[in-house]
Amino acid sequence: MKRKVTLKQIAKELDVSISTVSKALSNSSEISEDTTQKIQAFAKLYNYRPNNIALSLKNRKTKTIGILIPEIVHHFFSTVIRGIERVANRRGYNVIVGLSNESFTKEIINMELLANGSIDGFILSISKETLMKQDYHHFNATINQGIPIVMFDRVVNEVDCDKVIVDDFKGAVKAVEKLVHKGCKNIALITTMDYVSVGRLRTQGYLEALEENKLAPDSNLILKIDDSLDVENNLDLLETEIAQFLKSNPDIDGVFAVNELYAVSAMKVAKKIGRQIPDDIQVIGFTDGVLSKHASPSLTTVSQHGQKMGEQSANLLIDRLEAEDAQMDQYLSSNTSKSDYIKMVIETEIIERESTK
Amino acid sequence: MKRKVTLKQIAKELDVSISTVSKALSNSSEISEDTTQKIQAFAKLYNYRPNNIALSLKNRKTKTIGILIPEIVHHFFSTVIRGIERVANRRGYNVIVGLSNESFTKEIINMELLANGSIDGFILSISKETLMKQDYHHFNATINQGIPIVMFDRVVNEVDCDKVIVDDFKGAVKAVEKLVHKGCKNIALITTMDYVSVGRLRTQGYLEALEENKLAPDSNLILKIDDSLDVENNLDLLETEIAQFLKSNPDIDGVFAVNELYAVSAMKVAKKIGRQIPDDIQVIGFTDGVLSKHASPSLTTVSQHGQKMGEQSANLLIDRLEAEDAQMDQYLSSNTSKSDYIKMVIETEIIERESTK
DNA sequence: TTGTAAGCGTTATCAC
DNA sequence: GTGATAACGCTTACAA
Repeated sequence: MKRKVTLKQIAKELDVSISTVSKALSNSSEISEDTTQKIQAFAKLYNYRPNNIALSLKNRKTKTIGILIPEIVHHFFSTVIRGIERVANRRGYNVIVGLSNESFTKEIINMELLANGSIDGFILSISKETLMKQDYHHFNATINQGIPIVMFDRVVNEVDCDKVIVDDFKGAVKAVEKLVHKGCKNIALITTMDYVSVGRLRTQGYLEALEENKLAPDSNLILKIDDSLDVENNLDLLETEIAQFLKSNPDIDGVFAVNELYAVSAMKVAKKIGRQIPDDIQVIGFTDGVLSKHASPSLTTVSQHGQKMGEQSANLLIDRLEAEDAQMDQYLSSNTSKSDYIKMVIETEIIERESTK
Repeated sequence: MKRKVTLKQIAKELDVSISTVSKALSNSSEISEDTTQKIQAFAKLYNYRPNNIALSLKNRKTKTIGILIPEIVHHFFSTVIRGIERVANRRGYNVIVGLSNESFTKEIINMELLANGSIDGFILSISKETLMKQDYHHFNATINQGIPIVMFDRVVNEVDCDKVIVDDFKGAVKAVEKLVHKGCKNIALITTMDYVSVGRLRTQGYLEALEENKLAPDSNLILKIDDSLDVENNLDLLETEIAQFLKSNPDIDGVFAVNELYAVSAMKVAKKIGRQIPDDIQVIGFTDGVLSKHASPSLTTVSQHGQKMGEQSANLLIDRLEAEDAQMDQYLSSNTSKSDYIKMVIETEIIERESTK
């Protein structure tokens, strides 16, 4: 077992100083052709690679991005990670992943852990519990420490930072309008509780679209799922709720659901109680994941472009990190151009499949 | 913007030495009650947290695990990550994720990058390209550097390390036997090309089960999907292949597929060409993911227990890391008990749903 | 052209 | 009880 070789060892072996080795390896013109060659050959032979940790300590930057998400077993979030990882890698960064598991406490713990030198910046999506508590001090504290944050999807006005979101409102409007144009008269909404901002926005979009099309909103046609009871993992419960909802509203001919699970479940339940899709009921979901593609009938959805969100988030963060560097160099961190944060909106688009006519 | 406070700053502020601060914060009995109190109060006030990077450098261990997987947008892999993250966190470790994207080169690059001090050990699943090339030098090199590896799911005999696998062979046998007992006479297999070990093992299990039940294997009933052409992302292609397969074998009354995508696609295609599930054809898939649960009819599967695999892998790795520490302490790394590597087999189980009678 | 030394933030050893 | 010093691995300004 041969441990990793260090500059020190090379220096000793070749009987030169550590700094000579360091310089030679970075092709410094200070060092003679001869010694440079000798050192580089030796380094290559022993497969020398600088130690990242030492570099991080020295440079006071780690070249790694902390991703903090509520849940990884979720098509949307893993798509985002993939996007982040792609541009991060391309731009010379690594990613370290923390999961909040939708818990406020775990979000904080993870954040503090990573903020203590492990990462240069965060890309995150807020946990449900945090949204419910509306306690965002940890984000602001982190930013105050000089660690930039980019929030995506589940964002919040109370924190001043770059944000990448999908136009939930407009996406919902588009979806409902699509249903209207396809002839639906009684369009139901299946959504989450209001504290999830994306759920709230999509609900608003739904209402807006109804109004614009002169359809009266009917609170009976809105089903709010309380998933604080982990209903997402309890299919029976979810399906029972939806079944009840559909049965007590037999005139529903269109369903807009704020995520694909609700949409797919609605289709399943509808079929079970004898309603044909898309003939009797047309369905559109939000978020384009595996389920939508493979459901039968396959589901028409508002695509959320997770990967794109990830890519944009990463670019935003890295741009900011590297801008900081540049500033440092120029003015020793003079306070030029602070807090002009960017809110980037990713356009949604409707992917038509078999669940609409 | 207040930067993170360091020992040095506290020392200066309180007019004591750095080492006094360090000791006081770790409740050393060397330091007087008084100063300890004063220092701890100050540290708390300024929210002092030791810098992880500095600790890593000093301790020559990072307390982080590198995860290297082929793809993150995959229910199975994200389940594994969740499992790893859970025990890692509980045991005081972080995880850093690298994606090989099924590419040999990216696997190597990622590995070298992380191996240079960023992580204490790896948990990984081999990329398809690597399996095809059968070039495993980078794994062995890493292990030789003293960085332990735990492989899961896609493992290989050529590398000596801890492994966590599912009993693919037995799982497949169970699945096919289930079909036999449910009355199937002509059981088809939809599998991958042979270089993917799990595909190969599941295929062997299929053959074994047929033989044990005195059913003659028929090469016409085996469909090998070549997904090197990214067929997984090209649904049409996949479905066309399966459709052709089912049509030219009208006597098929059972299908065993080595993953859930193939299984769900088979169901979809079967329904399209007018065959009822499970009445005409019964289907069982391998890997229990979202698709299986939400497909209609929902899919009977051989569960792969991704989360459990992740948990076991993490425990195995951390156990080894901490055993190393203990050894170091005792004998300064004497060569006691080398290479007694563990191969842990996770039992599969069949989850019966609607696609079987 | 090469080497010395300081510093990144810690902890541990040893001296006072 | 407190502090100086070295070390982890590296870079870089400054000496030689």
